[in-house]
Amino acid sequence: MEKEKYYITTPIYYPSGKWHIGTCYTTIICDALARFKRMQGADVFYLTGTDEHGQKIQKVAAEAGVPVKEYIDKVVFELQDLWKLLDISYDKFIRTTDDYHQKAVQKIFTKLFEQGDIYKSSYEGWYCTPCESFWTKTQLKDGKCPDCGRDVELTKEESYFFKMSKYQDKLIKLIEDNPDFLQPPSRQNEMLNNFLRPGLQDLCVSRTSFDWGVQVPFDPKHVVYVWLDALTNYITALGYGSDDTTLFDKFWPADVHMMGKEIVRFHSIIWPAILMALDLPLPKKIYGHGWLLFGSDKMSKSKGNVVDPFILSERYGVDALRYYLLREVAFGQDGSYTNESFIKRYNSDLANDLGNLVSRVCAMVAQYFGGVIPESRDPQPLDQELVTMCEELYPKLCKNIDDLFAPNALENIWKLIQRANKYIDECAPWTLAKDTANNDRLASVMYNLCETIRVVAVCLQPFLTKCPSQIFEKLGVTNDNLKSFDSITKFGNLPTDTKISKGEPLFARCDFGKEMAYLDGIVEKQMEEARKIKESANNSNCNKDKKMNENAQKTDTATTEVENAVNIAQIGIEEFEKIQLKVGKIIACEKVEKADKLLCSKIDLGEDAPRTIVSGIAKWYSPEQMIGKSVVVVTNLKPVKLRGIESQGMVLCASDENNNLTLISPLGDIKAGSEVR
RNA sequence: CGCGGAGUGGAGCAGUUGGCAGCUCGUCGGGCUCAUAACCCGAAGGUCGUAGGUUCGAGUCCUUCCUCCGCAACCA
Repeated sequence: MEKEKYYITTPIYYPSGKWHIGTCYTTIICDALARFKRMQGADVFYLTGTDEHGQKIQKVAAEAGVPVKEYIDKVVFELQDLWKLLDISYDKFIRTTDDYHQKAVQKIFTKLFEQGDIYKSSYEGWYCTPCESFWTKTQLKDGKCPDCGRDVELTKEESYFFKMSKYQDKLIKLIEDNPDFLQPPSRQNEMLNNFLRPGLQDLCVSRTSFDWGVQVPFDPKHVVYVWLDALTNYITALGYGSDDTTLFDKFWPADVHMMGKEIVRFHSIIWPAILMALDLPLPKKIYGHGWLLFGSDKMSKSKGNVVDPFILSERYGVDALRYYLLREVAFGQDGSYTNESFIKRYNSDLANDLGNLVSRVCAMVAQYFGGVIPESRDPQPLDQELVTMCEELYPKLCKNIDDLFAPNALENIWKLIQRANKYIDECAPWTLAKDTANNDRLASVMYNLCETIRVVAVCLQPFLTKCPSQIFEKLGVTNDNLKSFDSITKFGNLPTDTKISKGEPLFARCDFGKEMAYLDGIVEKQMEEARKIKESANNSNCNKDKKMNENAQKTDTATTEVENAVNIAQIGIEEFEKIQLKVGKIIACEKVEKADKLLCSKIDLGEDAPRTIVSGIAKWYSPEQMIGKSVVVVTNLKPVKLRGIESQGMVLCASDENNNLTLISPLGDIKAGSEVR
């Protein structure tokens, strides 16, 4: 009999910093799906891993003063520890620095080159020497490097290109004709309208500006750029391009590539194009889930509002964290994490509903039957609803999992738990126990409850990893057959005469106020630390760090973000004197068209004519509020064009870590043009 | 008119093919005492963002407008 196969992947994560709860989200979902499919008897291959190449990693390691591999190893081992802690049941962990992967990438590159899908050309761009970066014309800011603001040179770099354009029509057809391919559906239009229909550019797939990557075999000064290196992990992990392709033959194409929405583009456009070029089948489904927000804010290391999975799982247990992520977040869209909802979920669902159900049933079996599960001797019509719910649970879960929607699966399990609690009230075993004549009926009630709890435990196994086995232990279930989905299609497989053990509560209820104070305290502390780091960060290094840190959640395949806070250097008074500051009076102000953030002011600086200055403060000040205010202006800043308007200076403002912003103004009356020193 | 998402009882969300508006938490009232101050029942609370249209019937389909959130542009 041929077993169904199921190949599921997470993205490979980029080891540039600390791991947080967002990283866990995709991985836990995939884990639940993988476990469910395994229990269904499918032959499952669950892949995760890390994307370890690229200039950024090389740079971060250099800044830390550590050899690149050593730096990466540390971060990657941390991640593997995290997966161990969270009981992630991956079948393979691929690292793009693995030997077999690198070799396979070289083979793929060579093959595509030989068949003409990759060609050598030159990449004309503007090169910023200090940043060692190329920029396209549109990326430049006023003709300067968008990272550091310095001058750039028009340079030609030779590069290899992948003929993406060739596949454009096929890709459009793929998404239009296969609504299942890219999920949820909202992502389809996004891809079609933003990228596919406007036209695809050929993709630059090699670099010469750094060397931490897979070497192009026939042209050693090039390294393979991220796309071909990272995306191909999904096939090289199965042995594609190696001598042994057994796994590849068996498992490819993938059943699901799971990922955050920010990298859907790479997976739904570039990856299929590469596969088409390799003449390989395409993955069956690409699912771009939403992000986990902190309240309504993006989680961001620079704000310090990231949630540490180690802390949560240590204090409340792995099951609590897994449960929360799988249940609380509506999968396709952005979801929000709050300490409040975490504790509430824990208390009401895990402690009150499930934990307490198990406790009370165990206690009654102990009290009425000496701790031995009795035989059902007097079934009654009242039992039927509970029995039916037990028997119908598994088919419902199958549907939920096919929809890739874990929250509904857990909801269905909890409906049964709630029904069981209600059943206790309906039957009132404590009343039955008052008269020995009711003993047979009492036995039935207790048996039904125990069996229901077993059904719950069986169904929970893909989602939670600790508590199902604790429940089995309490019920004295040792036979693995009684832990399978097969054993719950029919009610009543739990053996009788087994001794149960009460043991510890599954989930101890916690003090809401106390725990809130604890968790909020941690967030407070993190934010405070983030603030300090930010204060000491080098602001003159323009807004590079800001942009990067804001993407704490974007740690996945084919992204290029990195952390690097640089300490601010001290300067002498002579440096400071190069900056000329003057008091200016705003005499006119209006919004800049087609720009949300910009105000354009005319400022009297005691000069012949007022200056025109553009400032990014429209979110905090209306033009009317600006007029008449005295402000501090940097007057010897080189003019630049912003949205087509030449700005001849800069209005000083103070801003805090939340980007709240306020103008700096002299306390007393002083005439326009007065120098600030 | 740059691209996209969202607006449903106090909060967070479901509502797949149009057919009496639901769930969880919270609030209020009641019940029970096996259990982790847990559990069970009941109640209050919504003109489903706005205005129009299609229809016997619209939260659901079409159009107008408003608000919020991402991305893009933009922060000298």
